[in-house]
Amino acid sequence: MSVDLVQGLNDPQKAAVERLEGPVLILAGAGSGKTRVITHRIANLILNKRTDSICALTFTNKAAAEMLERVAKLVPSIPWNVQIKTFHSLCLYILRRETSYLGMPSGFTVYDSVLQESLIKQVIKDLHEDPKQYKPSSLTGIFSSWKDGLSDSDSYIRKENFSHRSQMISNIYEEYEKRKKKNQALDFGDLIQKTVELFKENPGVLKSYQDRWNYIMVDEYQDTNKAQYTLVRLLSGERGNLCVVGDDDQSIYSWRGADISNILNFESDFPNAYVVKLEENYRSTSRIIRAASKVIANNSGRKEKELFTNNELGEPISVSQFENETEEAYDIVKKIRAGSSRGADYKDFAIFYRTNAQSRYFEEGLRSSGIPYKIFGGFRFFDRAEIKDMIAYLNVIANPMDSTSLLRIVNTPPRGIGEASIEKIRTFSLDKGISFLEAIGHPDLPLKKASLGKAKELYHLFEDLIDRKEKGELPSKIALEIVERSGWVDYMERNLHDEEAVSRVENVREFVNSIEEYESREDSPNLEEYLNQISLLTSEEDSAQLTDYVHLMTVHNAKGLEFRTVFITGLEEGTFPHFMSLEEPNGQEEERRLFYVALTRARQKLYLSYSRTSRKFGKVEDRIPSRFLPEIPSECFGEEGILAQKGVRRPQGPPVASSGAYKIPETSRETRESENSSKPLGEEADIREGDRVKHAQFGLGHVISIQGTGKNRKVKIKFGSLEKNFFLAYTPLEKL
DNA sequence: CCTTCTGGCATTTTT
DNA sequence: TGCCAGAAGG
Repeated sequence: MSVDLVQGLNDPQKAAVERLEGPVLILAGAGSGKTRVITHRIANLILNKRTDSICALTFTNKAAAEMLERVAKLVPSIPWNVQIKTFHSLCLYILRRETSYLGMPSGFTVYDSVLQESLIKQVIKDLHEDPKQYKPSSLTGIFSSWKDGLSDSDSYIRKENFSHRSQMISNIYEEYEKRKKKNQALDFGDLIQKTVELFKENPGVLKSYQDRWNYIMVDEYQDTNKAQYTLVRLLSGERGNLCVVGDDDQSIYSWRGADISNILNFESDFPNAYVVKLEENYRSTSRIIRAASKVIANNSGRKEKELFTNNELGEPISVSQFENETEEAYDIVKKIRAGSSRGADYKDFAIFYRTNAQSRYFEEGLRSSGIPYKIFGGFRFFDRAEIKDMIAYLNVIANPMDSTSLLRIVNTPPRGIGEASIEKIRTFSLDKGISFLEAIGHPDLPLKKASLGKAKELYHLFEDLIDRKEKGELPSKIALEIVERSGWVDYMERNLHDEEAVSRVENVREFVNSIEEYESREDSPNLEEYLNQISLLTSEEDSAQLTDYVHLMTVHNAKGLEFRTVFITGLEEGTFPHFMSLEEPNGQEEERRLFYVALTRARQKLYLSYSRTSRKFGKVEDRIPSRFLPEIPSECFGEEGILAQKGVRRPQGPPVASSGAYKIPETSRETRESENSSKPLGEEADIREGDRVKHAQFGLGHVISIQGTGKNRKVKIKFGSLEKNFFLAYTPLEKL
């Protein structure tokens, strides 16, 4: 055993890195050096076991990329057969090689949720069902959950007692599957499910993959669903060299089919499993670790373990109550500004919230103070409509049977094939049993002259592009051809001659660049391969890490990350824990795990906050503090925190407003006082353009202009994107 | 084909 | 309240 690989590791970490044979369960607490252990273990297999028979599976491209990068630093070179992939990309890789089983060419298309939904929408229409009763968006969810759970629609009907509705949902499912197959497409759920099916039905094929990868590793095992679990079991087979890494306390995706019992039952699944617990945290102060440990201890049915750290005690955790979200945001902005003036980088700060809708307040606060920020998990490059359009064009060229993609762009940009014509073409293609593309080229297509001509024109465009592709023209050339000949640029320039159009054109150019980049990095670039790659690559690789931004994200998005200073906001009953989660069977425990994840992201300083009231669907509602707050032991808080802690003791009690029983922590008292003390500045006030002011309702803003004299003297103030006029004589304002 | 209006809806979202 | 999809109207 080379000394290098275990140097600097603690005992359990070493044990995990050195135990190479048989089933291994690594219970890796938050911040316990999990990635380090996985990568060193892989390196150990390569260098000392001298094997390249390794397959490591992750959930995200980001995790896979990071793992690959870190293994690459430990070994001279990564052998070809060592695969570090996401579940989906592994399955895609396998299915592309097993086309005879699938009954599809290897160039099949992978449908993202948008195309999936579009196809479901068509099916509902064609079955003459009401899309309001059967919402395509919820059906995509149902269908995915069937696939994730490896259950077919039959068992669903049985479970639902053959109600008319479930019968119909099942019909829609059958038809969806049929059409998808005709389109030569698979959805995300299929990738895993079909691979499992392939393995189950073809022992010989399974054996070949088992022999190819003798050592299987799985990251974030607590997030595996039934399909993934089955896949992993099949792959590891009799050999049983399966090493799974995870933390049951960080299982926060049950609503996406993740089954926490996969990790809880590992030892009974594999009676000879070797279990390692990584309990030493290297990330956070001991106050933070104590808080997190105490909170999570309230969950039942956990794997027994307790996080500890040798780090210093650290600063007290701060808890603050505010009147509303705007105040909460304002206070956070104030703290970030103070931190920044003491030399902290903006990227050291992260603001977490439970739901996306909450981000608004923090955005506004940060924007009005000119603090750079970035929202993570929002829109991604490949989600943009214009990019999806381009991909749809390419999908059709790579796979002419893909009618769903063609449908998306048949009139994008508008080319005179209106809704009525589209319906005619669709019906025609269904009747004749041909693809949408064949239909628009068909001599008998029943369309009016004008639209018929347009349809033919489009058909010839595709004919030509498919021909070019077959002659081996580079994907980027084909993409450029689409941009020029589809009339897309003309359309952009003609219609939206504003910055919106400019940015769209830029995005498309960027897209073409990304294809060229792909071409320069591959030996034999081809369109199908490129499309397959991007079909699974949705997350924006965070080049932003290097940039100095305050990070805004949901707690779900925060998993796996760490920040020096973390703000956990909106800690109110109904928001965190979220009321909808509490209706789920083990909802409260999952929300608690989510809170645990949030707590353990912080390295040095943790700010917890909640509001006395909050706005929900436009109405202001009284709120009570989260039930999770009193679960944090009081010694984790400083002076102010202990006050808050007292106040928070009885979370099930009446709302703060009516009882008055809760003491208000120091910070928020300040805020309230300053708010109460803001009086009208008066008509003679010394105020001028550019001054920063604060308004009780609208928060921070700056003066854009001043008009009038005497009692009519008015100021125009800009709060974020909002502009308001106020009479100086009457409006309470505070000059900052 | 584009704009405007209306009603329903409103966690979390690794691929 | 604020967004989005689908309908209606120009």
